[in-house]
Amino acid sequence: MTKSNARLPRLEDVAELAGVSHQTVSRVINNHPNVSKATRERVEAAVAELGYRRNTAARSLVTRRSQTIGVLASELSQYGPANTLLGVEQAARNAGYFVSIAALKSVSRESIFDAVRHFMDQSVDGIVVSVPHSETLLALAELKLGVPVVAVGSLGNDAVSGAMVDQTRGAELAVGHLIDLGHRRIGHVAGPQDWIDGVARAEAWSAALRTAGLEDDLLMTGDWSAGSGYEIGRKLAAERTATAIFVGNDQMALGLLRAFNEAGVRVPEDVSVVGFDDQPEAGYFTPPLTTVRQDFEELGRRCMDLMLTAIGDGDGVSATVVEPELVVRRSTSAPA
Amino acid sequence: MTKSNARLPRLEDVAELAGVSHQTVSRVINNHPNVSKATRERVEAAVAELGYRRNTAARSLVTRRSQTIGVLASELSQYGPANTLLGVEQAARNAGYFVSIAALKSVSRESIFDAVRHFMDQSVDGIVVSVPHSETLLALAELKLGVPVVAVGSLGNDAVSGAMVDQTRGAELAVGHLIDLGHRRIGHVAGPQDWIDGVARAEAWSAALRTAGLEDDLLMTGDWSAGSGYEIGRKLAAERTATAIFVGNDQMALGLLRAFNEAGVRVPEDVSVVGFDDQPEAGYFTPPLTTVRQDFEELGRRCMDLMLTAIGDGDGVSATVVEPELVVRRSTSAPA
DNA sequence: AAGCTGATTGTTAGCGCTAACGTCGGGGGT
DNA sequence: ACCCCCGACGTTAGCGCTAACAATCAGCTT
Repeated sequence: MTKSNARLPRLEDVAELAGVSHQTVSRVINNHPNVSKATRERVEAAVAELGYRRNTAARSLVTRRSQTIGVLASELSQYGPANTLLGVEQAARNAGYFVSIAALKSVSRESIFDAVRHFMDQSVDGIVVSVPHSETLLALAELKLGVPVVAVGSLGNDAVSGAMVDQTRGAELAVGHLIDLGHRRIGHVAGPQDWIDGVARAEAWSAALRTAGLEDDLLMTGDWSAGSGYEIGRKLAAERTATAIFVGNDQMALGLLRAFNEAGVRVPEDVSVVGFDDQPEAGYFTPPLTTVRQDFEELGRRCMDLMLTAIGDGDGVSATVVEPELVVRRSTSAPA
Repeated sequence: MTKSNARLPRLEDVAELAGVSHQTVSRVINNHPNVSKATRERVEAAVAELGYRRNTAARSLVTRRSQTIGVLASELSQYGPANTLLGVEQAARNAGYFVSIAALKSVSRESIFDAVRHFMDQSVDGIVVSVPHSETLLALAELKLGVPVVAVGSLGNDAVSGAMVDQTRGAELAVGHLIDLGHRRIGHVAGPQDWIDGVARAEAWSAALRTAGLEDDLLMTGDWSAGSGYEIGRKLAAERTATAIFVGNDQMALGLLRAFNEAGVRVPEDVSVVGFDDQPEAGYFTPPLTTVRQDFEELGRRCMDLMLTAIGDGDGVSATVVEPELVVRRSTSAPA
C-alpha cells in the first residue's frame, strides 16, 4: 500500500526474488499441490516482502472468470432488499468474490436487459437477482446467458435457482396468531400483485382462513408504501368490517396505524394489526407492531451458497428456504 | 446474448468481417477521431452483426484501468446510506463505470483496511467512502493508495475530496423553526459523537441556540436507532425540561414519539419534536414528523461527479454541498 | 515534378497471468 | 543394472486488448 508511484510487483518479480520461475510462484499462489514445502515457504516470504497481489485483470483474461458476482436489485432503499444485499456481499467477500451491483429504478424488460448487459460486459461469474417481480424471472429465463442465476424470493424455475423466506409459513403464523386470539373476520392488505411476495402472502392468507372455515373476502391491495397503507387504513376505519388485519409489510402497517389513530380506531382494542418483515423500527410504532420476522441477511447468504455451488466451487448446500418467525408485540389482542 | 456455448467474438472477428485490421475496430470502439466515415459504418455494422462486446479484462490489463468504482459503505440497511449508494450507482453506470461494493459490518481500522485491500485487488479506479465515521477519513488518508477517494458526508481533507449535505444549515432550519414557534428550551438528541453528522448537527444546534441567546445545555446522545431514541425519550418524559426536541434522525425521533406516547406526553401539545432525514415513513409517524429532508440520491450523484473529475474524465463540477429542506408536519407547534 | 503534410490504416509488442507441455532427477520394481 | 514413473520444477504460448510506431496515399506547395 505504500509504494504509490512505482510499478506494482508481478509474478516475475516475486519469482526473481525467490529464485524460482514465475510459474512456480503462480502455483504457490493458487495452492497447487506439487510444490515442495521449502520452495513454497521461500515464495511465500518473497510474496510477503514485496507485498505482491495478483492482478485480477490478467487472471480473468486467461481464466475467463472474473471472480465477480453481479447483484441485480430493485428497491434497494428498503429494509429487506438492502439487508439481502448485505448478506450476499458478506458471503461473497468471504468466498473471495467481488460484488458488482446494478440497481433498477423501475422494473421493465428494458431496464433488466440493460443491467444484465452491464454485467455481461463485466463477465460476471454469476448473477443474483433480487427483483421480486414475477416478470423478472421470465425475462431472465428468456435470455439464456451462460452464467448461473440465483433468484431471491422465489424457488426459481428450471433455468434459475432461488432462495426465499417461506412466505406461506409466514402468513400462516400471522393469520394463525389472529385466529388463536379469537378473531373471525381477518382482512389482508396485500402488496402489489405483480410481486412474488405480494401474491404469496395473499394466497397463504386466503388458504389459512379457508382452512379455519373463515371468509377470505376482505382483501385490499397497496404498493408496499406507508402512504398506500394510510389510504387503505382510512377506508378500513370507515367500514369497520374486520376485527383484525394482516398487512403485507411493516411500512403499510405503519400507514394503517396512522390512519386508525386519526380516525379514533384503537389498536389493538378495536382492531388488531399484524405486519410483515420486522424492520428495526417496528417495535417502536404506536403501538409496537406484532409482525413476522424475515431474516434477510440469512437469505442473502443462502443465495450466495447456491451461487457457489452453481459456479462449481460450492461446498454443498442444504436448504433454500428460510423460516420466518412471529414476533408478538402490542398491536394484537383478542377481539372485543 | 444468444450464443451461449460458442466463443464470444473478439476484435479480430469483427475486423475480419469488416475487412479491416483489429486496430481499426479498436479505434471505432473507442471513438478515436481518425477513422473515415465509411469504415466506421462498416465496422459498426460488423459489431452489431456479431453482437460484439469488448472484453473488460483484456482492456483493463493493458490500460490499467478497471472502469470500476468501489463503494465502501456501512449501515447500508439504513435509508440514508442506501439511497446514497443508489445515487452513486446510477451516476456511475451512466458514466460507463461498474460499481463494486464492500459493506462494513463494524467500523474499525482493520475492517477498513480489509475492504480497501479488496478494492485494490480489483484495481478499482476510485473509491467512494460512505462511512461517516470521523475515524474513517483518518484511516484512509493514512494509507496513500494511488486512486482518488471521495468521502460522503464530509468536505474531505487535503488528500480526499468530499460531498455532503449542509448539516449546519439543516440544524439551523430545524432549530430556527422551533424558535420561530416560540420555543425557548430546545433540547437535542444527538447521534454518536464519532460520527461526522452526529457532531455537525450537535454543534449547529448549539450554535443556533447561542446565536438566539438561548441555553444549549439539554444535550443527549443516542446511537441513531429507534431503541436509543426510546430510552432517551423515557428520560425526557420524566424530566420535562424542554418544550421542544431536535432529534438527530427520524428513527430516534420515532423512538422518542413512542416513549412520549407511553408516558402520556402529548406531541406537539406538550413538546415539539423535529427529526432529520425525512425518510419516507416520517409522514406516517404518530404524529406525522416535522423533519429536515436530505436528498441522498443527489448526494450520491455529486460524489460520482467529484469522482469523475478526480479520475480525469469529469465534465467539471460545481458544488459539493447539497442543501437540506425543512418539511413541516404535525409534530411541532407553539409551546403551551 | 519532387517533396512535404496529414489523414487513414496496418503491424508489432507487450499488459500479467495460467494451461499445457517439457525436463530432470531419484526411488522402486524386475 | 535397467526401466519406468512421478514429483518438482521450468518453458512456451497465448488470453483480447491498446499504445506506439510504420506504412500508404491523396492533396498540396514550390
